[in-house]
Amino acid sequence: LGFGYDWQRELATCRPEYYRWEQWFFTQLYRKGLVYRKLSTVNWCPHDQTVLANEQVIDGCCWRCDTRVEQKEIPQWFIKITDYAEELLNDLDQLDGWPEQVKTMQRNWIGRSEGVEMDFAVNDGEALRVYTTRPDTLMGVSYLAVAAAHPLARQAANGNAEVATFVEECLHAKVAEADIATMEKKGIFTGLYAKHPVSGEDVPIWVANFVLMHYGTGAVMAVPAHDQRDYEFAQKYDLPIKQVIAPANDDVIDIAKEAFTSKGVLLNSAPFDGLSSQQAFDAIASWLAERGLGERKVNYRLRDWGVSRQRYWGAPIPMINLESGELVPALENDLPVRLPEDVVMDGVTSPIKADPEWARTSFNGAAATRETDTFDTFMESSWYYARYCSPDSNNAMLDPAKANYWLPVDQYIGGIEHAILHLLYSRFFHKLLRDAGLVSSDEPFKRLLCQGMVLKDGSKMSKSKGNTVDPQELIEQYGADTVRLFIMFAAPPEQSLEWNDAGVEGANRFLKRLWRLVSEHVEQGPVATLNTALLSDDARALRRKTHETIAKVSDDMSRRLTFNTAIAAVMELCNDISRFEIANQQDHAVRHEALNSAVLLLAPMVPHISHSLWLALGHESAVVNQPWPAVDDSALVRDSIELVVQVNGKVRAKLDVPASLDRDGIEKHAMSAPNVQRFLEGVTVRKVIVVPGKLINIVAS
RNA sequence: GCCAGAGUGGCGAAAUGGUAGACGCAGUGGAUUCAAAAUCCACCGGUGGCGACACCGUGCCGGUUCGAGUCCGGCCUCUGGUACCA
Repeated sequence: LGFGYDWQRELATCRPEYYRWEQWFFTQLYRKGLVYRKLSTVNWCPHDQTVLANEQVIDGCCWRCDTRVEQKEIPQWFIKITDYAEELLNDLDQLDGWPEQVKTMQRNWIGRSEGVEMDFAVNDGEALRVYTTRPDTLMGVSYLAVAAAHPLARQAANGNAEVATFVEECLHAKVAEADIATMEKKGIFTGLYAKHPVSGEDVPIWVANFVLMHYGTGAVMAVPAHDQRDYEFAQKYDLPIKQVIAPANDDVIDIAKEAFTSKGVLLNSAPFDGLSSQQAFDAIASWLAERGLGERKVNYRLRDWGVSRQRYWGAPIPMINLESGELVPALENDLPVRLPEDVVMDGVTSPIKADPEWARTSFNGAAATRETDTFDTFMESSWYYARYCSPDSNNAMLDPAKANYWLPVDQYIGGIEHAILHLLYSRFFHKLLRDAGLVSSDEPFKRLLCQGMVLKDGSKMSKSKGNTVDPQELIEQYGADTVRLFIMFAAPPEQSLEWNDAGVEGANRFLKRLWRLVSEHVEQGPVATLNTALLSDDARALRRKTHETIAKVSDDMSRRLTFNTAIAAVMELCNDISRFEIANQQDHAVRHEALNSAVLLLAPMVPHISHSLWLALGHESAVVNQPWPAVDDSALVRDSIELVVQVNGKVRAKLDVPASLDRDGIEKHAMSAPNVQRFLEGVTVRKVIVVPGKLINIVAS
């Protein structure tokens, strides 16, 4: 296809020379306190005795053996991305070259919220801490709900078989967010009560399957009157619904029908009655803080990055278990911890887990075992762009001088499916690299283009689906330039595209036509010097088209990145060139300029044919070394324009008028057109809108 | 469910609040040719009309505006993401 890669910078993230630095960096993060281990839930196939990815769970069953998938808690490694949540959120504002939609998705994913954390005293004097973004609704609490994994739920399960069954059921619910969000909302009363911090009333404590242990404190206060989910739960289990917020305006609401979730004015909330939601937020937060019962809290939806995978294909996590039970990072001279390649695959269990010999090692002379989990492959894709700057560096992860010479990346291109995970992990990793002194920038990618996906038979074209198309056949049949032109002409890059080679003939036809135009032109001999004072009207029109095309293509290629419209513009120019008749030397010179421009503008898209045509047009040096063509503003001037005349917004005439015509002249001209007069008969003109150089709209009734 | 997009001729698409369908594919008619390929010319959203032209038309319903494919509100459908596909 004629791509120009610098193969000297080639790297593969599966090679030890690459992943050793990732392992090294992980040990540095561990020493900085940015890495920790905790229990976390995975999908578990009891038949295959293996962990499954979310994608490998089909309708709740193992994709391999169709066994019902269970959930299992295992210890896993995490990196504290939440320590960087605020910065990851704020720095989005400096990414001017990123699509707004991607920044919005990242903001929502990080999910910063301001609220209050507060304690409800439980019977035995302990405190149950909840997080809420609506402390103004505190007096409307009718129950508390805790996650199944919450200590209080486990405590309640101890003495109550029914609760125990429910908790057990919840702990074995699916792990994917889409499943959790769509499942039936269920709960059970624990038999425990908490004391309302203001009223002192007893509030029942429930276990609910929709409360997430990893968000906030794993416990929420439920206010059915002002939260739709709490409302539905309360109706289902016949819990009280107490209105404490009224609309601030005259809106009439009906709490018997649905929750009122907007902010408003407090009622039934002594001593806070009459305050606005915002005032009540402050007053209640202060009231709780003064009594040591709670405080304001910023919370994030973002969770720490779990990097453990129980798979073979990955970089081994460089941690070591000592016999004492202590976990320590591998020492630098122990790196890389290599993934063995002479292994027997049984297709289910990771060979480094199956072979106890692999894990056996020593630490400071004492016997020890290695971690057999490997890294999430997002780790590798989070910093490869930086490694390109010094791919052969053997004594450091990055050569900071080289890294800072190139970084940040000027233009990053990737599929929209990476809008959140890959792009957020890379941004996070870059900040970690910065804080380790390896790079000096805050962000890895200045400009971002999210290409749409190429679809085949209605679904994403991908290696794993096996529905990819090899362009080689088309290249052999038509040549690389035709294939390049066809692909770029099909749609703008941000749009998804159903692959179909029906239009490839057209791209080939256009290039052949361009070849013919240049050949016929060159056959007519030497070109005179262009003298713009001597041009005919037709020649001036072609010259204007040439420079309009240069302006349009320049903008399309550099700012809009819409290569399809850039190509269409050059096609239009070529259509004009072939219609243009040569009557004299100056016509010939104008056509020469037009063809030169067309070839220069197309060169980035069809480099091979452009190279040949450029030489054929009589130039000494290669087109690849030519500067981009410049617009001659004087060529853009028009003597006359086409004026669109509307009556009440409908086009009634198109008139050729002198470009210099003033507003009065335009109005007169427009009014006098026969078809316009027809529509003005019997009505009065109320208003006339003139868009200079373009359009006039006569408003009449 | 939630977050972010998309929906325009037979098809890929264009229109950066101002002429809806540029450019191309497919198709139809014609020229050229012994014939074909290639090439060139014309037509090519729907309805009515000989025509000039008129009316309708950008997923659906409403709104803002002199003017809406474009902006706003509410829906429908599809796509991506939803933390172990990457």
